[in-house]
Amino acid sequence: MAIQPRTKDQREPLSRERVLRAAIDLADAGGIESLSMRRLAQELGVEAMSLYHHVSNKSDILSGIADMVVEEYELPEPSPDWKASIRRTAISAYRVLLRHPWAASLLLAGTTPSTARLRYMDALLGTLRAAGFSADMTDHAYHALDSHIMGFTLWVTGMNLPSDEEFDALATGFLAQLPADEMPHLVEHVHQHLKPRDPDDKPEFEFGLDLLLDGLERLR
Amino acid sequence: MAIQPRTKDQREPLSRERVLRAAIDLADAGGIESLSMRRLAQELGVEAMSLYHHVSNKSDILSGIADMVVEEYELPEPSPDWKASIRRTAISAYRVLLRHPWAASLLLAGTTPSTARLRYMDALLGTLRAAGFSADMTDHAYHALDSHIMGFTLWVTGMNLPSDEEFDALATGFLAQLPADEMPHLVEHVHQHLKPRDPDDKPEFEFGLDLLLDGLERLR
DNA sequence: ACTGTAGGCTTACGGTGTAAGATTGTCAAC
DNA sequence: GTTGACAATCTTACACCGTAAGCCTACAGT
Repeated sequence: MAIQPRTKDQREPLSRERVLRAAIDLADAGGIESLSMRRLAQELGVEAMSLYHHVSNKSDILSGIADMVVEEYELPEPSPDWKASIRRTAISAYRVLLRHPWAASLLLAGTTPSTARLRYMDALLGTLRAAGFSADMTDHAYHALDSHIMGFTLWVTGMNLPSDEEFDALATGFLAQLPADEMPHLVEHVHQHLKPRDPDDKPEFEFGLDLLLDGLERLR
Repeated sequence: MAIQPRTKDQREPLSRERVLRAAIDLADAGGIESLSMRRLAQELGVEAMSLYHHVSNKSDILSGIADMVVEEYELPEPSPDWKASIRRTAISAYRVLLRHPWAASLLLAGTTPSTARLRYMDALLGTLRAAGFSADMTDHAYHALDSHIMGFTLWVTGMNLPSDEEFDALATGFLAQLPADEMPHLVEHVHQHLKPRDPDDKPEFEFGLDLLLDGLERLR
C-alpha cells in the first residue's frame, strides 16, 4: 500500500493533540457513535493501530476530549457578586456543552474526573464558600447547580434538535399522533414549544438556574 | 447442539415480555454494556437471532426496557397540595432510576418517548396547571424539575458508587492524590462526603428539589 | 557506521448487531 | 392420517468494532 516511501516532512506527524482534535471534529460532525478508531485513523490518513502510539486506548480518547471541552468553560472570577459570577459560569458551561452535544453524557460516564474538571469544581465551590455559605450548604448548592446544568443539557441534546424548521415539522407531526384527549396538558406543552419565542424572554435554561440561585440566596 | 428434540412444554416459549424482562435483569446485574443480543439470548437458553421474532432490533429492546422503568414511577394524584404531590413523584422517579442505573441515560438518549413517559409528562404538567401555574410557567417548571431529577440521578449513578466502605476507600485514595493546596475547596467537598451523614438530614436529592419547589411556589 | 528506538503498518482474534435462508414444531383443513 | 401452512427457532455469513502482537523502516545518538 505504501507506494512511495514517505519521509517525515511529507505529512504532519501524529500527536496526542492532533488525535484528540480530530476526535472532537469527528464527534461534532457525526455524533459520538461515529467516533471509531478506524474512522478516526482514516480521518488522519493513518491506520488505526498507529493511534495507539499517542493514546493508550479509546477510553483515553474519550476522557481526553471530554477534558478539552471542560477547558472551554469560563471559570468564575473572584467577585463580590457571587450570583452573577456563578450565573455566568453556568451559562458558559451550558453553551459549551451544546456546542459539543456528545460531551455531557461523557462527563457523566463515571470516569475519574480530569484536572480541568477538578479545577472547575474547585472554582465553583470556592465561589460559594466565599459568598458565605457553610460547608454543608456549599456542598448541596454545588450538586443542585451541576445537576441542573447537566440535566438540562442532556434534555436538550437528547432530542437531537435539528434546525428550527425541522423542529417545528417534527413537533407538529408528533402532535398529530398524540391522543389529544388523553393527554391534554402534554398537547399544550408542545404548543408552548411551537410558539415563537419572544427574544426578550429569559432562555429556558436560565429559568431553572435562577430558581436555584434565588433559593440559595435566601438560604445563605 | 439440540440433542433432544425440544417440545413446546419443555421450555417456556419466548415472548416480547420475557425478552424485555431478561434484558432488564441482565442490565441490572452487569450494567447496560453487558446487554448484548447474544448474551441475552444465552440467558434465555436460545440463539441470538431468535430474539428478532419478538423484538424488532436492539434499540427496540432498549426503548422497551426504558419504558418498563418509567412504568414504575409513582404518578402524582390529584391533590390540593401540589407541592407534596410533585415532591412524591419526583422522589419516586429518582428512586426508580437508582434501582436501574442504566435507565436515566437511556431515557435521555433521544428516542421518541414511550407512552408511559408521555403519561408521566402529562400527569406532571397537569398537576402544575391545576396548581394555578400559567402555561408558560408550567412549561418552565416542568423542565427545571425534570432536569434536576435526571441530572442528579446521572450524577449519582455516573460515579458508579459501590458499597459505602468502598466509597470511603475510593474517596480517601482520591483525596490523597489531590493537590490539596491547589484546590482546597474540592478537598473540603470530598471530606464533606466522607462525613457520616446524620440520618435526620434531608437527602441531597431533596435539597435541590425543594429549592426548585419553593422557588416555584413563590412565583405561582 | 552501528544500533536503538519511535512511529508507522499488517495481521489476527474475539466481540458486536443483524440480513438471509434452512430447519423444525405445531396445528388446521381435508 | 396426511398434507400444507405458518410461526418460531437455528445456522451461516457479513461488516463493523477495539486492540494484542509483531514487523518494518527512517531517523537520532553514539
